[in-house]
Amino acid sequence: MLQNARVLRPEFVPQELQHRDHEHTALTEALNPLTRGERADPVIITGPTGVGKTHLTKFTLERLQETELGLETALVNCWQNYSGYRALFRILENLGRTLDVHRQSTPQDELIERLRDYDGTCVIVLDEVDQLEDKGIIYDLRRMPQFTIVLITNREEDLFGSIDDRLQSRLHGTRTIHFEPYGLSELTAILRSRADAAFSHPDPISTKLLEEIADAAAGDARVAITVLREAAKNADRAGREQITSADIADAIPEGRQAVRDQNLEALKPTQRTLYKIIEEYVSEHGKPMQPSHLYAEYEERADDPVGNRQVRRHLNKLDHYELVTIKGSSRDRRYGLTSHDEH
DNA sequence: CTTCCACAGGAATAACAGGCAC
DNA sequence: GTGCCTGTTATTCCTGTGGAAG
Repeated sequence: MLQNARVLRPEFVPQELQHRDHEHTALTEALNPLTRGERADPVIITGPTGVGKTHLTKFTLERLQETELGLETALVNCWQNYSGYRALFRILENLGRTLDVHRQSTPQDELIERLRDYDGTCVIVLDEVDQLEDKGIIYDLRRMPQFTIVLITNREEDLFGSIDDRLQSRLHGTRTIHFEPYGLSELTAILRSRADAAFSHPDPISTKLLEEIADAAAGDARVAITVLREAAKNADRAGREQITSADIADAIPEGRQAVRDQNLEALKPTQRTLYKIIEEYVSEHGKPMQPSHLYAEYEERADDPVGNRQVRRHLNKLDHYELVTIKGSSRDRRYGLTSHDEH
């Protein structure tokens, strides 16, 4: 049944982006000075997960590069590259200006120097920029005229809440492009075209069933496509040529889980252990966890446990990733799970 | 009200890993 | 190889906070 499974994978970027014409136009317009060889003002892109922020940015830049031959781009995911150093390193890597060899032993200042010496024209995209620890590098990049900056974040407050005033004033008044979640019919249409590309004929899924998926995904295309993929696998395993409503019902939790697992993959072992402990505790007791219990449980489970100061640092990190919630500032501290609203 | 103490998080510092020069 | 950079992770020591018990 699956003829082209590639198009259902999360990293797949379709040739045409649907239902984002307005945003595409806005971004293209904002970047328009580049077609005159000038640097464009920074752009901030906001909106919840799975609404096509990253895809649209990639797509728009690729189109732009078709006409602007000298234009280079560097897209950095700050989730994976959260230190200023790593982000800068990735940018240089994208530009092919990687230090003579791979990695380290070069101070951050020198990475900045190398970027300053760069003499082309480049659009730097900082994806998930709220995860970037050292926001100061945005300021440094902003001062280099070769670079046009695009910042992608879920909520603008998350970004402005953690940057200092001089950067804030530098970014103030920049254009913001906001993405709304997909509507039911939009998401259904997206699923339709992905399904058409992915499956062999005869078509194994009706549009009505796609609508069920779209409804369950609540505007998040990544969840929707993952659910579709899992449902197809379910049907395939059962040796059927048609996807049924039951396949979809089974695939909804699986799909959500798969999306969440993708996030957990990026965690360090200590962080994953801590997350699992909290997850188990909360699902068993239905209430957030007390620090002493958490520390004790962690020390029991980890084969080489880390000190509790460091545990606290990791917990803050998990909070920053919005996987864990922290309440209370002292003895009232409790660690809970971020509710991924079940809709 | 005061005292206690579990807990947070800042600062300094060390241990480690990779790259580079010798 | 040895030493010397670097960023990163962890430890140690410390002060401050706020709920709870006396």
